[in-house]
Amino acid sequence: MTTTPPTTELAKQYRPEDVESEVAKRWHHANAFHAEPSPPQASGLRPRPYSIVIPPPNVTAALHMGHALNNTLQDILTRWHRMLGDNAMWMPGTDHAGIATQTVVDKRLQAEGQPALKDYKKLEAEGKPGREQFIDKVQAWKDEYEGVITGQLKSMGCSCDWERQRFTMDPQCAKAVREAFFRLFKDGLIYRGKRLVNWDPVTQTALADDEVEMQDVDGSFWYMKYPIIDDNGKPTGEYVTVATTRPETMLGDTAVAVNPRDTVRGKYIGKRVELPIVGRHIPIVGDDYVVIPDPDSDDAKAKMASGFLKVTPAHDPNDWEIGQRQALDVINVMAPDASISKDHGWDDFDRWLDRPTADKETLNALLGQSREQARKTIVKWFEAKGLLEDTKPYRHAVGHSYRSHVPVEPYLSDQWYVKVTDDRLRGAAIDAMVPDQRTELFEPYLYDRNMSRKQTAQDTPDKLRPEKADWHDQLRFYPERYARTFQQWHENLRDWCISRQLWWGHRIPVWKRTTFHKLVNPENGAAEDSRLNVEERIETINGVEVAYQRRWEADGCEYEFICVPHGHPDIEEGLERLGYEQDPDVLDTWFSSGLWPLSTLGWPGDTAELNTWNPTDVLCTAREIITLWVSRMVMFNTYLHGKLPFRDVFIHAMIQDGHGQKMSKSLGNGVDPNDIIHSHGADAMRFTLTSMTTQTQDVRMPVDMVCPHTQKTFTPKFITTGSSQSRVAAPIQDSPFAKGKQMTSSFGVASGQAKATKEAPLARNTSEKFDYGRNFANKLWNATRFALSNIEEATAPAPGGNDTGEPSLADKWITARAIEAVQAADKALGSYDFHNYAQSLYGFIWNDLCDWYIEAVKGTVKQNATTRRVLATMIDVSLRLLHPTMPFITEKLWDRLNAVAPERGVEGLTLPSSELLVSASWPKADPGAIDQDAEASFARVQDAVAMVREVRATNKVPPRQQVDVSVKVSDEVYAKLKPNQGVLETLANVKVVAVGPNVEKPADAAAVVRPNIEVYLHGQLDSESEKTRLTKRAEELEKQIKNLRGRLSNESYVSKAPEKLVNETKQHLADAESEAEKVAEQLTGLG
RNA sequence: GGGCCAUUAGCGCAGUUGGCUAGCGCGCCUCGUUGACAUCGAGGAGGUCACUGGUUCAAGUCCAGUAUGGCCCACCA
Repeated sequence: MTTTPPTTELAKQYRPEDVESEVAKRWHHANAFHAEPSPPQASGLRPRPYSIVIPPPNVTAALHMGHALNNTLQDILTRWHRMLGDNAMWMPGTDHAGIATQTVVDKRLQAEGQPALKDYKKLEAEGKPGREQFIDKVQAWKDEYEGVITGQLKSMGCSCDWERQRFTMDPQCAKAVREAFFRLFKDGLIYRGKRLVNWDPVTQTALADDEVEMQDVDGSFWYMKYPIIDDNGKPTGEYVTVATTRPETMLGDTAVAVNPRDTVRGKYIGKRVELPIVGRHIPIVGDDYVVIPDPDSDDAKAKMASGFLKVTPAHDPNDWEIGQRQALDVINVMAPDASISKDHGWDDFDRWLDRPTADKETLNALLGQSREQARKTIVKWFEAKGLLEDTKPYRHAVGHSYRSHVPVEPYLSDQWYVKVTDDRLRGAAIDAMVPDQRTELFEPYLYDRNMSRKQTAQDTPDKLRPEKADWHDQLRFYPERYARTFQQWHENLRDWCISRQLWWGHRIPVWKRTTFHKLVNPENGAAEDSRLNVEERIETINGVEVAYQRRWEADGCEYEFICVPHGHPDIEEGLERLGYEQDPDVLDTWFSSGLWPLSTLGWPGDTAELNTWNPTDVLCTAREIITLWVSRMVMFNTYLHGKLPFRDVFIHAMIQDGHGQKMSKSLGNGVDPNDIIHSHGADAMRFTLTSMTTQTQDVRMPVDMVCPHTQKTFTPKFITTGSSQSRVAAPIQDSPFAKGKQMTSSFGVASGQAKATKEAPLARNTSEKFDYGRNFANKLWNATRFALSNIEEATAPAPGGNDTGEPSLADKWITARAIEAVQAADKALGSYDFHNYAQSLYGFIWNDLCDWYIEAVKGTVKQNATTRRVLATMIDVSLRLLHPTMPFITEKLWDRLNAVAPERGVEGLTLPSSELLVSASWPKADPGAIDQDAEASFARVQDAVAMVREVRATNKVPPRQQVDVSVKVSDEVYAKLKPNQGVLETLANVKVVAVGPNVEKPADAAAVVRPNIEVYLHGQLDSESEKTRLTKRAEELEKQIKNLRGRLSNESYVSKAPEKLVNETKQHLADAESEAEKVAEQLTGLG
């Protein structure tokens, strides 16, 4: 068997497609990404655990570049810590993403003309298993995309522990959800409440807050007069004027509110008004939510306000809260389709019809009218009666359904809530923050929105700012500005509505029974205050503890709720036989993802995984998710497990397209990482993304397309789409290269506007941004190829050669640079400074190693064993340092390096051998081994080389033509330069014919000068270019000298600036003056 | 409405606690292919650091404000 030389085995250019799958296979066979929990504490040699849980991508669609960035960074950290010897584990998985996935699947079914959600709902209503059938469809979608996502992550080289992959709805996560719900329910932290939800009247479903799109609309402010009445209900002739953008809701008004601090209008508090059209008598109440009018204010509301606020608790979230504070009636005047109706809670419809302003005819006409019609009817009525004081145009934001695009109607319904405002949850989250990132409350108030009153900070003195002895187990944000976002979110938190009227999700584990059990006040027929009739207790059924809640609601019904813990189907069946039904709703997606660091590690079991890897070390995510997800994980993990879910939160930039728009699945402007891997390779993509990761909050990535017919790249045609005027690639593009041929853009496919066909195939995306990483990968590839071939072709030392067994200046210099590169990488990675990690390695490898060291040793390395060892060591260090960000190419080259140069390592760099790079140890560098003299001396050589090159370039000396030079140097510099004459000769392609302090300049020589050195290039005198060059230099020096002298003549500078700095300035001045002198000399010599 | 970010060369971006002549990549100009790499090498041009004030011996950097662009959050008087 013959061994093939690696130089022929390695292609001249790096071809990722030849390497990536092969390397991935080797990792797989070595099971390199798998970790086992660390053994119990007893062993002193227990490796430090390190863990990251992936922010589980939604199974709605394939990953885009934002995910590629997110996961590249996590992989860098995981691979780095694995190499550091930590017991590193990266937990992969996906999120079921309730409404998003359900909606996507429904859309797809509709588009394909298959039975969709609506049809399955119909089946369900007929008592047939529609729900199950629909969930099967979603499940199939999930399986497909989970596979796509997993494939994408693997193509990127993500070193996740794939054996542990989880899904937020798999049995293990389901168990955690049941347990968490049960514990929170039992502890009174989950309750059922009537609240306003975002109601979509067209699709007739509740929407999550993030499914509501805010759109600015041109509306009006209507100023409507309500008559004041006296104690006998007689109009006093006075009026109050309420201002509203939604006149139609006045039918449900149950109060008018005034700010008690309002000196002008406060006196009306306690009086009553008669609601026009309806005739209802309603109170004027005091509430400091009301804005006091101020025509001079910059605040639009203060400018427009009348000081009287109509309060409609059933149709406005603010009014609902005022209603809660003031114990007002709640009157819902709309049907689920948002038409006016008296059948959904408008119980007093007939009661006030004998009042003077009541208008039965209009009222009856209003019934059945849409919101919009009713608005017109009512405005017209007020106008006709002279009760419309004014109308002003007003532009404001209105929530619209992202599905039907109609305005969302706040609608009263029963929902489950987590009492996150409780100190056990919110308080714990704020407590978890590391004190130096926590700010004092800017306002002396903590606005507790659920309690609906302002509490002074003194009411809750110690809960917000406890003294903690141990700061190490606290939450720290990188960059730290996001700590503020986190804190402010919690300070303004409202209870979290966790029930969703969906089918795709974790079913709420509560069985309920409703009994008609009217508790009414016999005096006025009103329901008893339900808040007085709540009962909570633990009951035992068949030896199992279940949580029981019973409450009487205003509708006169008794509600019983029983929450059953996980694993007792017998009890569930028993309850169903007793007439209990499981709540049909499912949990908000974030409920299960909030448990992610727990559920994936086996909680609620007491598992070794949990004990080893929770808390995880860092959560790596984009800032949009701080509130939705980070907060909930902190609250759940601390409450349920007594620990933080993670210690660090690293927030990285969001990737925007070339137009500054966020890459998102819904907009369809995302770029598939596989496209970039196809055009540039996984490592190039990863390295570029790494170097793009600065502290900034957005990065732009202009996207090009690859013509599928010609494989050529071009900038696509863009179109404007949607209400937000987004710029996206046109769904169908003409090929600019192949006449008459067309292609489909990824936007076309993602948005459903086009379909890839044989005639118009899907075009991949690419971006020239990634050329950066591709070129760098190629550079590394070739540097290694060169090093290996030289090592392989080693020859015996030349007689009288330079292999003294001692490292040369260049060897010592590159070793120093390598040690510094290790230090820089450690520092950067330790502070999540990915840009500098990439940048310093790029500089070390390209500039130091390739441009200088390899060029310097090129001619001698084959005969010099010492240099060969240094060179092999440099490749070794480079591959190790680069491996976290460029795992494929480094692993491939590592294999060749091991084969060709198994002996590596120099003083100051500890590099234990390893078969696979993925499990090799991170380089250990001893800064004490840095030879600073060597660094300084080599810098002089570099300077001299640069000088010669400059003259050669300006005089147009061909690179191949060797030039004789003589060098005039001081004794001091001479001593250092002399042994390295060869390096100078190699790098500048010159022959040094004379060197020393007394060298004379030949008449035909061009001269370059520095303070301590002059180089004469024989036969290169071109008076013209020489004059130009020297004159330019003289001008530069003059400017510099003037600047430095000015600084030194400034007395306060000399006296106040640090002495070191002043001395440096003096040295610079001396150098500049000396050089200027020499330059002047040369110019004089030229005549 | 609240919060945050950006503004540095034609383009995309660095610039750490204030301190030498403000850097990097792409692009541009000149030169260069007989063995690491043209996905390359050598050299070069190109910036009054958005604007206005302030603090300081010293400001791209700190403070205040202005302008422009962008992001996140927010309950529709």
